[in-house]
Amino acid sequence: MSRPSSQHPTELELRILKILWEESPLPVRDIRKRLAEQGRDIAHTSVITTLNTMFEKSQLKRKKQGQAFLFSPRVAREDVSRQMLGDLVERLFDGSAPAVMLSLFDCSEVDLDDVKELRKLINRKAKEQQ
Amino acid sequence: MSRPSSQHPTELELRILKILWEESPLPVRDIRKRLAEQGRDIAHTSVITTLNTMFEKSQLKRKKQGQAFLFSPRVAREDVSRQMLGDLVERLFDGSAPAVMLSLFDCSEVDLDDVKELRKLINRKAKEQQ
DNA sequence: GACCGTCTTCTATAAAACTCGAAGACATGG
DNA sequence: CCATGTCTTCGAGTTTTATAGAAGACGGTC
Repeated sequence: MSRPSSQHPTELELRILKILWEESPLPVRDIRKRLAEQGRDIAHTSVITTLNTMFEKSQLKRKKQGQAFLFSPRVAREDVSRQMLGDLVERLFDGSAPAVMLSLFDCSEVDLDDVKELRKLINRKAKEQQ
Repeated sequence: MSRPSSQHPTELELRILKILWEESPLPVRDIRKRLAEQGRDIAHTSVITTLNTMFEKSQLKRKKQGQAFLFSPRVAREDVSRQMLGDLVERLFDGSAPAVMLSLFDCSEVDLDDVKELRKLINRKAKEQQ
């Protein structure tokens, strides 16, 4: 047998999705430009190839305008986030939210505003559970 | 250019690491058995091949016992967690801890004990920041 | 009509991840 | 001493991801 295909977007696919979540629809040329601005300067045709596979995977929509295609996301940012995080939480933290939180404090900058915000979110969640 | 190698352990590598984080050192046979119990029933030699590449990547240690090898993790669970979560947070949530928390509530079961625990962690963090 | 720029599709290469069988080493029991 | 079982190393095949050049279509311009 072979390698099982991942259901999550790859690193490059995610970059493209993030670009399109910010603004869409966009033509290939613009997407390429934004990738280049991020330091990912690849050939025009490489971008097309990737966009087409993403289209085939139903991650993107496209419509023709003149001779060119315009691309938009077909998947919502929240859905992808939930899925990717959920998978990581399951696979790495065995589903434990507190374990995630601990690691989160450790790996990312959490400033005072963030702490306040987090407390608010937890209190809201606590109320929901009553 | 070609495909860049990923920093993080792959899906299969992570499974193996988790097995060895729970108990190590273990011989190939036992690792294979645990993988099979998880539904990943692959050939003995496939397990060996993977273990060897992990050894070469310095993810694992090994020592010979008789003719067989015994494998142990060389990387700590906390380090891998921090790195993988950190990367996801950066790439998907633009470094925002609250955004992660929101998605976390959405994607994983968070029960009452978890909420209490989370509140405790937040309060501790808040004190640290004073 | 010939030329040029832009867009696509198609084909191809290379590395990583995943998988496994053939073959060889080594011990043990008969 | 040889058969059997267990362990390894080595080579090899497949899929996915990433990358890009060649070739063709199309529209405008001189």
